[in-house]
Amino acid sequence: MLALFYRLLRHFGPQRWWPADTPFEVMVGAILTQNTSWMNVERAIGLLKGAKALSPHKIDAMDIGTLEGLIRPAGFFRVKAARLKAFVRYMMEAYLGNVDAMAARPGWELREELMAVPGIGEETADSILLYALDKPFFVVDAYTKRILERNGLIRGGESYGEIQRFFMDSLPGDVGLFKEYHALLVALGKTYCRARRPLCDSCPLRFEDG
DNA sequence: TGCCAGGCCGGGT
DNA sequence: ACCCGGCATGGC
Repeated sequence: MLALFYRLLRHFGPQRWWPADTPFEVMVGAILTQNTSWMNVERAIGLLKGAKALSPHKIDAMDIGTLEGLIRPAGFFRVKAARLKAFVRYMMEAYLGNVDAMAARPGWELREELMAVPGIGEETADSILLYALDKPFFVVDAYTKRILERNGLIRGGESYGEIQRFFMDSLPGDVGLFKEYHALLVALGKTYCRARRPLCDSCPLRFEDG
């Protein structure tokens, strides 16, 4: 799988994910981007910034209706407002809203905690662990599954954990590598591997050739 | 105009 | 243990 990584890197160049100014912004983005295009998430985050509301304490104290209004462009705004509320509540209770205190804990324990927060599943948890807290967990998203499936590397029925192990067992456990690899898979997916659309013939990165 | 986007949950088999 | 409908906005 390392060979594929270097091919992707040569083709698309370094992605330098996650696009955010702070770890907390990564966490908020991870929740807002659930089944949602990143462009819409950017708008919502822009509105949160404009309202000077991008902190655990502010979101915790904010009226939920106000929060819904700010994140509206990200879609599913009622569920996501509730999810953000539940997440910052957890952050306040467990870490007084302090990201550094959070990052000091072992990754696997954090993953358990995150998964226990309503609205945070495996991908969102791993995105937070990897991109906000620099913990070595490989992120598996819809693009990753689709790309592997269309290239015959998996059958299609595999669970999240199986696909994650597929990567983590065959790669050095390096945070920088995991970040860049997932970002590159998304870059490939956005360009050549959209849902319910045949694999683009012009895709320069079919795995079986080269 | 319909389809799609960096999921997750709850209820039903 | 899966499978499905619901959740909502904005670009192409």
